[in-house]
Amino acid sequence: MLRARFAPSPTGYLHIGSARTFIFNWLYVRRNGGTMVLRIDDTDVERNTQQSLDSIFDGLNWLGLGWDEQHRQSERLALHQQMAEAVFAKGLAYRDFTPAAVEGEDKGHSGGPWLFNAGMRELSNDESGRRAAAGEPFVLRYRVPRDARAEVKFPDAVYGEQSKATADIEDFALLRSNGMPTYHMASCADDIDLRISHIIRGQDHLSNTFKHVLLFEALGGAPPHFAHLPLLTAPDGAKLSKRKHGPVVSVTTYRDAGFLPHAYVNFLCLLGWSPKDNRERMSPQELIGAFSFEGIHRSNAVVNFTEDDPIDPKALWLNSQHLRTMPVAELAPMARAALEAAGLAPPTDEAKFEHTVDVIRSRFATLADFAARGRAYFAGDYEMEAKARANLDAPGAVELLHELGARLEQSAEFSEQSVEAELRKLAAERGVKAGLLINGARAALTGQPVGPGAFAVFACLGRETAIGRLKNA
RNA sequence: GUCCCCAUCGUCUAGCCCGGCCUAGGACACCGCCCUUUCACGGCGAUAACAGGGGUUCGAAUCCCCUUGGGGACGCCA
Repeated sequence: MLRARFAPSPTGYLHIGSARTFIFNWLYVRRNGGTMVLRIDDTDVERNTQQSLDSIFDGLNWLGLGWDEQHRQSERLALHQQMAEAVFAKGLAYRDFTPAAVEGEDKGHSGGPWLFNAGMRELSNDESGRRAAAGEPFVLRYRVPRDARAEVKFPDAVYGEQSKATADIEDFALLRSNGMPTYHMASCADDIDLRISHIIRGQDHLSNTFKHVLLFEALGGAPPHFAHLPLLTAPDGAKLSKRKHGPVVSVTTYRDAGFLPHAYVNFLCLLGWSPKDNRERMSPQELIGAFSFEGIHRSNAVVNFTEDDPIDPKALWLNSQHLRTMPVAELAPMARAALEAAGLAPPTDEAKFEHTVDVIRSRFATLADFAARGRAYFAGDYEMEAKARANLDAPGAVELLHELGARLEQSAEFSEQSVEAELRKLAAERGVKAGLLINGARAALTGQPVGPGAFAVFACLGRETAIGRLKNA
């Protein structure tokens, strides 16, 4: 039974790399028929915040992919402690009574790597027990075998066979001096208990995995399958971090910029993974169909943002591709929500609204564009851009537009075709180019020098509004 | 410092495992042209990369080694 998990810790907003890890887990599970487990890794009570938890759910819900099971580590502490005890009982862990390091102070191992605190590993059972009984605080550490040339190995679905000498693995902590499990302990205990079969996570955990393999074996189980993902980095090459790079790494940045969730998912998938057939715009279904570990890269991928623009240009392009090709019926509700959020009142007539959305979406890149560049289609007030004004200032333009308005008012019909016929007829009569009227009409109707075909604009706005705006030109 | 991982256009990538079809393909961005009532879409085109050095081989982007560069881990954070 395939079971994968996504295990964020609520210490900040959901960041783009975490979102991608979630997506790859989800894709693998959906592709191969398994269970997607969401596990909140909240064993660090000091740093967890409700706000962060909310923002992670916000982000995850916005992606719209869903999951099958949900757990919280803080509700499973007894299990973690019990498993830590089991490791201790087997003699594979020991108590370390060294006081916790003070902030900003190193462990006194300048130069070489820290492996364990001298003396503590060799403490006799008697002394260890006595000091513990006396109430002296200690951290429980895994006793990594120090025998010469022992190796820990595991296969990684992305990076291949991995191995590391135990001599290079430090005695990592299982329980803190306050009795709380560490990440390593809680994570492995839960992976076993929740019967996780595949661990798909960032490459920053690759070297932790050796410790985890040791723990899985100590706990008596075969380790799950591992697949590590290349990291997402900033243009300067450094791992994306909330602290260093700020909100640009939050998925909410993209949501708030008006991205379509599926387009964002699509973009993230293309960072460090490829379907290998040159496809770029892909729906979630297509992604599921194409996903495999073989398509995952081993090198890190740069998210191409700058201080001026937090959005990767390719993400924007992908979003525009989705925006103009997705079914209008799916897009319309999102556009409506975006408009309402901006304080506009889109038409209640769904068919009319969908038609307008369909007409204007081909020039837009994000949902935010509907309320900004599309304002004239949904609001009475809109700005007259300088270049649009120039079109109106063309000799004779305004007078012709007024005349066109008057004629349209007389006409029984009002459609793209009838408006076009009327406009061209007027232009021919007066011996002017139709473009003068066409561009003028667009300017009068939308305040913009650019946009959809002018006749389509007439139809979108409707008879009354369109004629009114011509007369006011 | 120790250990682990990585290395193709500015960015995302195909090709690498199983050497020849690679005068290295696609996409974004940028520039030019076409289409066009505008803009966008679309089409066409231009610029742009195998980190360096050694091997192995008739032949290396592809295999091996070294160097360099980058990243990650080394916490009573996750």
